[in-house]
Amino acid sequence: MTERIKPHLWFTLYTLMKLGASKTPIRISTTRLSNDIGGSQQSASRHLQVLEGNGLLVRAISSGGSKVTITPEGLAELDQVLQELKWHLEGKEAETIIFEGEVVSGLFEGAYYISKEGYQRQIRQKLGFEAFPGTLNVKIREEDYGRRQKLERGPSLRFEGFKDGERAFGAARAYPCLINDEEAGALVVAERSSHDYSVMEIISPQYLRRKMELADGDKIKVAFLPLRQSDV
Amino acid sequence: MTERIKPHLWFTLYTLMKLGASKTPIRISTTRLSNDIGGSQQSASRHLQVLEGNGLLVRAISSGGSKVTITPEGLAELDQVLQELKWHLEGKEAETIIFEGEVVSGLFEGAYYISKEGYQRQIRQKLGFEAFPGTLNVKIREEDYGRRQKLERGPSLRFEGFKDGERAFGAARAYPCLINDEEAGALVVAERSSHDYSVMEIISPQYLRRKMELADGDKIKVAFLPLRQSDV
DNA sequence: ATTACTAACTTACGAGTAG
DNA sequence: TCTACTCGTAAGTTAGTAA
Repeated sequence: MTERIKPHLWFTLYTLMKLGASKTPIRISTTRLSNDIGGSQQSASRHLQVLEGNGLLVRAISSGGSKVTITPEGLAELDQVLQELKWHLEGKEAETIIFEGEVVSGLFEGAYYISKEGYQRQIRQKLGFEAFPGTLNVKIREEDYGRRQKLERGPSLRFEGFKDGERAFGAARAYPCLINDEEAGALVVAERSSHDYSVMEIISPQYLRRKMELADGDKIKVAFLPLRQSDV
Repeated sequence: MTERIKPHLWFTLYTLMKLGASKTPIRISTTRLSNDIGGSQQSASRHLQVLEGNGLLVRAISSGGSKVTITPEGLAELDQVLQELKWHLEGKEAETIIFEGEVVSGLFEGAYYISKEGYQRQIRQKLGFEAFPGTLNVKIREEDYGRRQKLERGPSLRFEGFKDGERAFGAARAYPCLINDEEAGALVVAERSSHDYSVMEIISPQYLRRKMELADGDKIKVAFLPLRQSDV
Protein backbone atom coordinates (compact mmCIF):
# COMPACT_ATOMS: atom_id res chain seq x y z
CA MET A 1 0.00 0.00 0.00
CA THR A 2 1.01 3.54 -0.54
CA GLU A 3 2.92 4.69 2.48
CA ARG A 4 1.64 8.06 3.54
CA ILE A 5 4.30 10.75 3.58
CA LYS A 6 4.51 12.79 6.78
CA PRO A 7 3.33 16.39 6.71
CA HIS A 8 6.69 18.02 7.40
CA LEU A 9 8.28 16.07 4.56
CA TRP A 10 5.40 16.84 2.25
CA PHE A 11 5.92 20.48 3.06
CA THR A 12 9.58 20.31 2.08
CA LEU A 13 8.63 18.64 -1.18
CA TYR A 14 6.06 21.36 -1.74
CA THR A 15 8.70 24.00 -1.06
CA LEU A 16 10.99 22.43 -3.63
CA MET A 17 8.15 22.57 -6.11
CA LYS A 18 7.70 26.27 -5.38
CA LEU A 19 11.39 26.73 -6.10
CA GLY A 20 10.85 25.16 -9.50
CA ALA A 21 11.97 21.58 -9.00
CA SER A 22 8.78 20.23 -10.54
CA LYS A 23 9.74 21.14 -14.08
CA THR A 24 13.52 21.09 -14.22
CA PRO A 25 16.39 20.18 -11.93
CA ILE A 26 17.21 23.09 -9.65
CA ARG A 27 20.48 23.97 -8.06
CA ILE A 28 19.94 24.51 -4.38
CA SER A 29 21.99 24.27 -1.23
CA THR A 30 20.62 22.91 2.00
CA THR A 31 21.30 26.30 3.59
CA ARG A 32 19.21 28.10 1.00
CA LEU A 33 16.44 25.53 1.25
CA SER A 34 16.41 25.80 5.02
CA ASN A 35 15.31 29.43 4.74
CA ASP A 36 12.42 28.48 2.53
CA ILE A 37 11.17 25.73 4.79
CA GLY A 38 11.80 27.83 7.87
CA GLY A 39 14.21 25.49 9.56
CA SER A 40 17.87 24.71 9.86
CA GLN A 41 20.38 23.57 7.29
CA GLN A 42 20.54 20.22 9.04
CA SER A 43 16.81 19.69 8.77
CA ALA A 44 16.84 20.55 5.09
CA SER A 45 19.63 18.06 4.58
CA ARG A 46 17.77 15.31 6.42
CA HIS A 47 14.53 16.00 4.61
CA LEU A 48 16.27 15.71 1.27
CA GLN A 49 17.80 12.41 2.32
CA VAL A 50 14.48 10.95 3.41
CA LEU A 51 12.59 12.23 0.38
CA GLU A 52 15.24 10.77 -1.87
CA GLY A 53 15.06 7.48 0.01
CA ASN A 54 11.33 7.40 -0.61
CA GLY A 55 11.88 7.97 -4.30
CA LEU A 56 10.14 11.32 -4.34
CA LEU A 57 13.14 13.21 -5.61
CA VAL A 58 16.53 12.57 -7.13
CA ARG A 59 19.73 14.46 -6.43
CA ALA A 60 23.08 15.05 -8.00
CA ILE A 61 25.14 16.11 -5.02
CA SER A 62 28.21 18.20 -5.66
CA SER A 63 30.07 20.94 -3.92
CA GLY A 64 28.56 24.23 -4.88
CA GLY A 65 24.97 23.13 -4.45
CA SER A 66 23.12 19.98 -5.38
CA LYS A 67 20.83 19.50 -8.32
CA VAL A 68 17.40 18.40 -7.18
CA THR A 69 14.50 17.13 -9.28
CA ILE A 70 11.13 15.91 -8.10
CA THR A 71 10.35 12.48 -9.54
CA PRO A 72 6.99 11.47 -11.05
CA GLU A 73 6.23 9.77 -7.74
CA GLY A 74 6.92 13.01 -5.94
CA LEU A 75 4.73 14.95 -8.34
CA ALA A 76 1.98 12.41 -7.78
CA GLU A 77 2.22 13.09 -4.07
CA LEU A 78 1.73 16.81 -4.69
CA ASP A 79 -0.92 16.29 -7.35
CA GLN A 80 -3.02 14.21 -5.04
CA VAL A 81 -3.33 17.13 -2.67
CA LEU A 82 -4.06 19.46 -5.57
CA GLN A 83 -6.97 17.30 -6.69
CA GLU A 84 -8.46 17.19 -3.21
CA LEU A 85 -8.12 20.94 -2.74
CA LYS A 86 -9.71 21.59 -6.12
CA TRP A 87 -12.59 19.31 -5.36
CA HIS A 88 -13.38 20.87 -2.02
CA LEU A 89 -12.51 24.53 -2.55
CA GLU A 90 -13.55 24.95 -6.15
CA GLY A 91 -16.32 22.44 -6.06
CA LYS A 92 -15.35 20.74 -9.23
CA GLU A 93 -13.49 17.67 -10.20
CA ALA A 94 -10.57 17.48 -12.51
CA GLU A 95 -11.83 17.56 -16.05
CA THR A 96 -12.34 14.48 -18.13
CA ILE A 97 -9.16 13.82 -20.08
CA ILE A 98 -9.79 12.70 -23.64
CA PHE A 99 -7.37 11.14 -26.09
CA GLU A 100 -7.93 10.62 -29.79
CA GLY A 101 -5.75 7.77 -30.96
CA GLU A 102 -5.67 4.92 -33.38
CA VAL A 103 -5.88 1.19 -32.95
CA VAL A 104 -2.61 -0.68 -33.36
CA SER A 105 -1.51 -4.25 -32.90
CA GLY A 106 0.31 -5.32 -29.80
CA LEU A 107 2.54 -8.25 -29.07
CA PHE A 108 -0.19 -10.29 -27.40
CA GLU A 109 1.68 -10.09 -24.13
CA GLY A 110 -1.35 -8.50 -22.53
CA ALA A 111 -3.36 -11.68 -22.84
CA TYR A 112 -0.75 -13.57 -20.87
CA TYR A 113 -0.71 -11.15 -17.97
CA ILE A 114 -4.43 -10.56 -17.77
CA SER A 115 -5.22 -14.25 -17.69
CA LYS A 116 -3.25 -14.63 -14.46
CA GLU A 117 -5.70 -15.16 -11.64
CA GLY A 118 -3.63 -12.83 -9.42
CA TYR A 119 -4.55 -9.90 -11.65
CA GLN A 120 -8.04 -11.10 -12.59
CA ARG A 121 -9.05 -11.22 -8.95
CA GLN A 122 -8.00 -7.62 -8.40
CA ILE A 123 -9.63 -6.45 -11.64
CA ARG A 124 -12.93 -7.99 -10.54
CA GLN A 125 -12.62 -6.43 -7.14
CA LYS A 126 -11.52 -2.94 -8.11
CA LEU A 127 -12.87 -2.43 -11.62
CA GLY A 128 -15.93 -4.61 -11.20
CA PHE A 129 -15.62 -6.62 -14.37
CA GLU A 130 -14.12 -9.80 -15.74
CA ALA A 131 -11.40 -8.71 -18.14
CA PHE A 132 -11.24 -10.11 -21.64
CA PRO A 133 -7.84 -11.80 -21.95
CA GLY A 134 -6.15 -9.30 -24.19
CA THR A 135 -5.53 -5.59 -24.50
CA LEU A 136 -6.65 -3.04 -27.00
CA ASN A 137 -3.59 -1.04 -28.01
CA VAL A 138 -4.15 2.60 -28.80
CA LYS A 139 -1.43 4.76 -30.28
CA ILE A 140 -1.65 8.38 -29.22
CA ARG A 141 -0.08 11.49 -30.70
CA GLU A 142 3.23 12.73 -29.44
CA GLU A 143 1.78 16.08 -28.40
CA ASP A 144 -0.46 14.19 -25.99
CA TYR A 145 2.36 12.53 -24.06
CA GLY A 146 2.32 15.36 -21.56
CA ARG A 147 -1.37 14.93 -20.89
CA ARG A 148 -0.88 11.22 -20.50
CA GLN A 149 1.88 11.87 -18.00
CA LYS A 150 -0.46 14.12 -16.07
CA LEU A 151 -3.17 11.48 -16.15
CA GLU A 152 -0.85 8.82 -14.81
CA ARG A 153 0.31 11.11 -12.05
CA GLY A 154 -3.25 11.40 -10.84
CA PRO A 155 -5.34 9.00 -8.83
CA SER A 156 -5.42 5.40 -9.97
CA LEU A 157 -6.54 1.98 -8.89
CA ARG A 158 -3.61 -0.11 -7.85
CA PHE A 159 -3.08 -3.80 -8.46
CA GLU A 160 -0.62 -5.41 -6.12
CA GLY A 161 2.16 -7.59 -7.43
CA PHE A 162 2.10 -11.32 -6.59
CA LYS A 163 3.98 -14.57 -7.07
CA ASP A 164 2.57 -17.33 -9.24
CA GLY A 165 4.64 -20.43 -8.76
CA GLU A 166 8.11 -19.43 -9.88
CA ARG A 167 7.56 -16.11 -11.54
CA ALA A 168 6.88 -12.81 -9.80
CA PHE A 169 4.39 -10.40 -11.29
CA GLY A 170 4.80 -6.68 -10.67
CA ALA A 171 2.33 -4.15 -9.42
CA ALA A 172 0.29 -2.15 -11.92
CA ARG A 173 -1.98 0.85 -12.02
CA ALA A 174 -5.34 1.13 -13.74
CA TYR A 175 -7.15 4.25 -14.96
CA PRO A 176 -10.82 3.60 -15.72
CA CYS A 177 -11.97 4.96 -19.06
CA LEU A 178 -14.71 4.97 -21.62
CA ILE A 179 -13.92 3.90 -25.18
CA ASN A 180 -15.81 5.69 -27.97
CA ASP A 181 -18.34 6.88 -25.42
CA GLU A 182 -19.82 3.44 -25.00
CA GLU A 183 -17.54 0.71 -23.71
CA ALA A 184 -16.05 0.67 -20.24
CA GLY A 185 -12.42 -0.22 -19.80
CA ALA A 186 -9.20 0.80 -18.11
CA LEU A 187 -5.75 1.85 -19.13
CA VAL A 188 -3.25 -0.43 -17.44
CA VAL A 189 0.31 0.61 -16.73
CA ALA A 190 2.97 -1.52 -15.12
CA GLU A 191 4.55 0.17 -12.18
CA ARG A 192 8.24 0.92 -11.86
CA SER A 193 8.92 1.14 -15.56
CA SER A 194 9.63 4.49 -17.09
CA HIS A 195 7.52 3.34 -19.96
CA ASP A 196 6.75 4.30 -23.48
CA TYR A 197 3.99 6.90 -23.66
CA SER A 198 3.04 6.27 -27.24
CA VAL A 199 0.78 3.26 -26.80
CA MET A 200 -2.01 2.78 -24.27
CA GLU A 201 -2.87 -0.78 -23.30
CA ILE A 202 -6.53 -0.96 -22.48
CA ILE A 203 -8.39 -3.79 -20.83
CA SER A 204 -12.13 -4.24 -20.98
CA PRO A 205 -14.80 -6.82 -20.23
CA GLN A 206 -15.41 -7.11 -23.97
CA TYR A 207 -13.35 -8.20 -26.93
CA LEU A 208 -13.45 -4.69 -28.26
CA ARG A 209 -11.92 -5.34 -31.66
CA ARG A 210 -14.87 -7.54 -32.55
CA LYS A 211 -17.61 -5.81 -30.60
CA MET A 212 -16.80 -2.43 -32.12
CA GLU A 213 -15.48 -3.78 -35.39
CA LEU A 214 -12.09 -2.19 -35.04
CA ALA A 215 -9.13 -2.66 -37.33
CA ASP A 216 -5.58 -1.34 -37.16
CA GLY A 217 -5.47 2.34 -37.98
CA ASP A 218 -9.07 3.05 -36.96
CA LYS A 219 -9.56 6.25 -35.01
CA ILE A 220 -10.64 5.77 -31.45
CA LYS A 221 -11.60 8.00 -28.52
CA VAL A 222 -10.55 7.20 -24.99
CA ALA A 223 -12.05 9.28 -22.18
CA PHE A 224 -10.76 9.17 -18.62
CA LEU A 225 -13.34 10.10 -16.07
CA PRO A 226 -12.24 12.09 -13.06
CA LEU A 227 -11.27 9.92 -10.14
CA ARG A 228 -10.48 11.25 -6.71
CA GLN A 229 -7.86 9.61 -4.56
CA SER A 230 -10.41 9.26 -1.79
CA ASP A 231 -12.64 7.19 -4.08
CA VAL A 232 -9.88 4.69 -4.61
CA MET B 1 2.66 39.43 9.34
CA THR B 2 0.87 36.27 8.53
CA GLU B 3 2.09 33.64 10.92
CA ARG B 4 2.91 30.53 8.98
CA ILE B 5 0.94 27.50 10.12
CA LYS B 6 3.02 24.42 10.81
CA PRO B 7 2.79 21.50 8.41
CA HIS B 8 1.23 19.02 10.82
CA LEU B 9 -1.50 21.48 11.70
CA TRP B 10 -2.08 22.36 8.07
CA PHE B 11 -2.49 18.68 7.41
CA THR B 12 -5.16 18.35 10.06
CA LEU B 13 -6.98 21.32 8.59
CA TYR B 14 -6.70 19.71 5.18
CA THR B 15 -8.10 16.49 6.59
CA LEU B 16 -11.08 18.34 8.02
CA MET B 17 -11.66 19.83 4.60
CA LYS B 18 -11.64 16.37 3.08
CA LEU B 19 -14.25 15.36 5.62
CA GLY B 20 -16.44 18.19 4.39
CA ALA B 21 -15.83 20.94 6.94
CA SER B 22 -15.14 23.51 4.22
CA LYS B 23 -18.75 23.81 3.18
CA THR B 24 -20.83 23.03 6.23
CA PRO B 25 -20.25 22.25 9.89
CA ILE B 26 -19.42 18.60 10.35
CA ARG B 27 -20.01 16.41 13.34
CA ILE B 28 -16.82 14.64 14.20
CA SER B 29 -15.24 13.13 17.28
CA THR B 30 -11.56 13.43 18.03
CA THR B 31 -11.35 9.64 17.90
CA ARG B 32 -12.77 9.53 14.39
CA LEU B 33 -10.54 12.39 13.26
CA SER B 34 -7.48 10.69 14.70
CA ASN B 35 -7.93 7.82 12.24
CA ASP B 36 -8.03 10.21 9.34
CA ILE B 37 -4.93 12.09 10.34
CA GLY B 38 -3.17 8.90 11.31
CA GLY B 39 -2.51 9.76 14.93
CA SER B 40 -3.99 9.48 18.38
CA GLN B 41 -7.20 10.88 19.79
CA GLN B 42 -5.13 13.18 21.96
CA SER B 43 -3.30 14.65 19.01
CA ALA B 44 -6.53 15.26 17.16
CA SER B 45 -7.87 17.01 20.24
CA ARG B 46 -4.80 19.22 20.55
CA HIS B 47 -4.76 20.07 16.87
CA LEU B 48 -8.35 21.18 17.04
CA GLN B 49 -7.56 23.36 20.03
CA VAL B 50 -4.60 25.01 18.33
CA LEU B 51 -6.37 25.50 15.02
CA GLU B 52 -9.30 27.04 16.85
CA GLY B 53 -6.94 29.29 18.78
CA ASN B 54 -5.47 30.50 15.49
CA GLY B 55 -8.93 31.28 14.18
CA LEU B 56 -8.77 28.70 11.42
CA LEU B 57 -11.82 26.80 12.59
CA VAL B 58 -14.71 27.15 15.00
CA ARG B 59 -16.18 24.45 17.16
CA ALA B 60 -19.37 23.72 19.03
CA ILE B 61 -18.25 21.13 21.52
CA SER B 62 -20.82 18.80 22.95
CA SER B 63 -20.96 15.23 24.12
CA GLY B 64 -21.65 13.03 21.15
CA GLY B 65 -19.16 14.71 18.87
CA SER B 66 -18.29 18.31 18.18
CA LYS B 67 -19.43 20.41 15.29
CA VAL B 68 -16.47 21.77 13.37
CA THR B 69 -16.41 24.40 10.62
CA ILE B 70 -13.41 25.85 8.84
CA THR B 71 -13.43 29.65 8.96
CA PRO B 72 -12.67 31.92 5.98
CA GLU B 73 -9.16 32.32 7.43
CA GLY B 74 -8.78 28.57 7.45
CA LEU B 75 -10.03 28.30 3.88
CA ALA B 76 -7.54 30.99 2.87
CA GLU B 77 -4.78 28.87 4.33
CA LEU B 78 -5.85 25.92 2.20
CA ASP B 79 -6.52 28.04 -0.85
CA GLN B 80 -3.02 29.46 -0.80
CA VAL B 81 -1.59 25.99 -1.22
CA LEU B 82 -4.11 25.23 -3.93
CA GLN B 83 -3.00 28.25 -5.93
CA GLU B 84 0.67 27.31 -5.68
CA LEU B 85 0.02 23.71 -6.68
CA LYS B 86 -2.08 24.83 -9.63
CA TRP B 87 0.61 27.20 -10.78
CA HIS B 88 3.39 24.69 -10.65
CA LEU B 89 1.66 21.44 -11.58
CA GLU B 90 -0.83 22.70 -14.12
CA GLY B 91 1.31 25.51 -15.36
CA LYS B 92 -1.38 28.09 -15.17
CA GLU B 93 -2.50 30.71 -12.75
CA ALA B 94 -5.90 31.14 -11.30
CA GLU B 95 -8.14 32.76 -13.85
CA THR B 96 -8.81 36.44 -13.94
CA ILE B 97 -11.89 37.20 -11.88
CA ILE B 98 -14.16 39.78 -13.46
CA PHE B 99 -17.02 41.70 -11.89
CA GLU B 100 -19.58 43.78 -13.70
CA GLY B 101 -20.95 46.37 -11.32
CA GLU B 102 -22.21 49.88 -11.19
CA VAL B 103 -20.80 53.06 -9.76
CA VAL B 104 -22.39 54.26 -6.51
CA SER B 105 -21.67 57.03 -4.05
CA GLY B 106 -19.85 56.33 -0.84
CA LEU B 107 -19.69 58.19 2.42
CA PHE B 108 -16.37 59.85 1.65
CA GLU B 109 -14.77 57.93 4.48
CA GLY B 110 -12.30 56.46 2.03
CA ALA B 111 -10.64 59.82 1.45
CA TYR B 112 -9.96 60.17 5.16
CA TYR B 113 -8.26 56.82 5.47
CA ILE B 114 -6.28 56.95 2.27
CA SER B 115 -4.86 60.37 3.04
CA LYS B 116 -3.18 58.97 6.16
CA GLU B 117 0.54 58.74 5.54
CA GLY B 118 0.64 55.35 7.28
CA TYR B 119 -1.43 53.86 4.47
CA GLN B 120 -0.02 56.02 1.65
CA ARG B 121 3.48 54.81 2.41
CA GLN B 122 2.45 51.19 2.12
CA ILE B 123 0.39 51.82 -1.02
CA ARG B 124 3.43 53.39 -2.68
CA GLN B 125 5.60 50.53 -1.62
CA LYS B 126 3.34 47.62 -2.44
CA LEU B 127 1.10 48.87 -5.21
CA GLY B 128 3.60 51.24 -6.73
CA PHE B 129 1.39 54.28 -7.04
CA GLU B 130 0.30 57.37 -5.17
CA ALA B 131 -3.35 56.87 -4.34
CA PHE B 132 -5.91 59.53 -5.14
CA PRO B 133 -7.53 60.47 -1.81
CA GLY B 134 -10.86 58.83 -2.30
CA THR B 135 -12.41 55.54 -3.33
CA LEU B 136 -14.51 54.52 -6.28
CA ASN B 137 -17.43 52.56 -4.95
CA VAL B 138 -18.72 49.77 -7.13
CA LYS B 139 -21.89 47.90 -6.33
CA ILE B 140 -21.85 44.29 -7.45
CA ARG B 141 -24.66 41.82 -7.96
CA GLU B 142 -25.73 39.54 -5.17
CA GLU B 143 -24.99 36.43 -7.21
CA ASP B 144 -21.36 37.57 -7.33
CA TYR B 145 -20.86 37.67 -3.57
CA GLY B 146 -19.56 34.11 -3.62
CA ARG B 147 -16.94 34.97 -6.23
CA ARG B 148 -15.94 38.01 -4.24
CA GLN B 149 -15.54 35.83 -1.17
CA LYS B 150 -13.32 33.50 -3.16
CA LEU B 151 -11.27 36.43 -4.41
CA GLU B 152 -10.74 37.75 -0.91
CA ARG B 153 -9.71 34.32 0.29
CA GLY B 154 -6.93 34.32 -2.24
CA PRO B 155 -3.56 36.07 -2.19
CA SER B 156 -3.52 39.74 -1.35
CA LEU B 157 -1.19 42.56 -0.52
CA ARG B 158 -1.36 43.41 3.14
CA PHE B 159 -1.18 46.83 4.73
CA GLU B 160 -0.16 46.80 8.36
CA GLY B 161 -2.13 48.71 10.93
CA PHE B 162 -0.48 51.69 12.63
CA LYS B 163 -1.04 54.38 15.23
CA ASP B 164 -1.36 58.03 14.19
CA GLY B 165 -1.29 60.18 17.27
CA GLU B 166 -4.27 59.04 19.30
CA ARG B 167 -6.17 56.88 16.90
CA ALA B 168 -5.23 53.38 15.79
CA PHE B 169 -5.73 52.35 12.18
CA GLY B 170 -6.39 48.71 11.39
CA ALA B 171 -4.72 46.43 8.91
CA ALA B 172 -6.18 46.12 5.43
CA ARG B 173 -5.84 43.95 2.37
CA ALA B 174 -5.53 45.06 -1.23
CA TYR B 175 -6.36 43.18 -4.43
CA PRO B 176 -4.87 44.81 -7.53
CA CYS B 177 -7.31 45.19 -10.38
CA LEU B 178 -7.94 46.80 -13.74
CA ILE B 179 -10.95 49.08 -14.17
CA ASN B 180 -12.67 49.01 -17.56
CA ASP B 181 -9.57 47.41 -19.04
CA GLU B 182 -7.58 50.59 -18.77
CA GLU B 183 -7.05 52.03 -15.32
CA ALA B 184 -5.01 50.32 -12.62
CA GLY B 185 -6.34 50.20 -9.10
CA ALA B 186 -6.93 47.97 -6.13
CA LEU B 187 -9.86 46.75 -4.11
CA VAL B 188 -9.22 47.57 -0.48
CA VAL B 189 -10.79 45.62 2.35
CA ALA B 190 -10.37 46.33 6.03
CA GLU B 191 -9.26 43.28 7.94
CA ARG B 192 -11.14 41.74 10.83
CA SER B 193 -14.54 42.96 9.75
CA SER B 194 -17.00 40.45 8.42
CA HIS B 195 -17.90 43.07 5.92
CA ASP B 196 -20.60 43.83 3.45
CA TYR B 197 -19.97 42.15 0.11
CA SER B 198 -22.20 44.41 -1.95
CA VAL B 199 -19.88 47.35 -2.47
CA MET B 200 -16.23 47.31 -3.52
CA GLU B 201 -14.08 50.23 -2.48
CA ILE B 202 -11.42 50.78 -5.08
CA ILE B 203 -8.39 52.99 -4.85
CA SER B 204 -6.41 54.20 -7.83
CA PRO B 205 -3.73 56.73 -8.75
CA GLN B 206 -6.36 58.65 -10.70
CA TYR B 207 -9.56 60.43 -9.82
CA LEU B 208 -11.49 57.87 -11.79
CA ARG B 209 -14.89 59.54 -11.71
CA ARG B 210 -13.49 62.45 -13.67
CA LYS B 211 -10.89 60.67 -15.79
CA MET B 212 -13.43 58.13 -17.03
CA GLU B 213 -16.41 60.43 -16.80
CA LEU B 214 -18.35 58.20 -14.48
CA ALA B 215 -21.63 58.96 -12.80
CA ASP B 216 -23.70 57.01 -10.31
CA GLY B 217 -25.38 54.07 -11.97
CA ASP B 218 -22.81 53.71 -14.76
CA LYS B 219 -21.82 50.18 -15.58
CA ILE B 220 -18.23 49.35 -14.79
CA LYS B 221 -15.95 46.36 -15.20
CA VAL B 222 -13.44 45.38 -12.56
CA ALA B 223 -10.92 42.67 -13.41
CA PHE B 224 -8.68 41.05 -10.83
CA LEU B 225 -5.50 39.70 -12.25
CA PRO B 226 -4.16 36.48 -10.83
CA LEU B 227 -1.74 37.02 -7.98
CA ARG B 228 0.32 34.31 -6.40
CA GLN B 229 1.10 34.34 -2.73
CA SER B 230 4.78 34.09 -3.56
CA ASP B 231 4.58 37.31 -5.54
CA VAL B 232 3.34 39.15 -2.49
C1' DA C 1 -20.10 8.76 24.71
C1' DT C 2 -17.37 12.60 24.56
C1' DT C 3 -12.91 16.30 25.29
C1' DA C 4 -8.67 17.27 27.21
C1' DC C 5 -5.34 17.13 31.12
C1' DT C 6 -0.59 15.49 32.77
C1' DA C 7 3.39 12.81 32.31
C1' DA C 8 6.23 9.64 29.78
C1' DC C 9 7.87 8.71 25.45
C1' DT C 10 9.34 9.39 20.70
C1' DT C 11 10.39 12.12 16.96
C1' DA C 12 12.26 16.07 14.82
C1' DC C 13 15.25 19.83 15.28
C1' DG C 14 19.56 22.54 15.50
C1' DA C 15 24.32 23.55 17.33
C1' DG C 16 28.74 21.95 16.59
C1' DT C 17 31.67 19.96 13.54
C1' DA C 18 33.90 16.58 10.21
C1' DG C 19 34.65 15.27 5.49
C1' DT D 1 31.85 26.82 0.36
C1' DC D 2 29.16 22.41 0.20
C1' DT D 3 26.59 17.78 2.73
C1' DA D 4 25.70 15.25 6.60
C1' DC D 5 27.31 13.23 10.95
C1' DT D 6 26.61 13.17 16.38
C1' DC D 7 24.15 14.40 20.21
C1' DG D 8 21.70 17.30 23.49
C1' DT D 9 17.38 19.69 23.49
C1' DA D 10 12.83 21.09 22.03
C1' DA D 11 8.48 19.81 20.06
C1' DG D 12 4.92 16.67 19.21
C1' DT D 13 2.75 12.42 20.36
C1' DT D 14 0.64 8.86 23.12
C1' DA D 15 -0.88 6.41 27.48
C1' DG D 16 -3.49 6.86 31.29
C1' DT D 17 -7.09 9.07 33.20
C1' DA D 18 -10.41 12.72 34.84
C1' DA D 19 -14.48 15.32 34.02
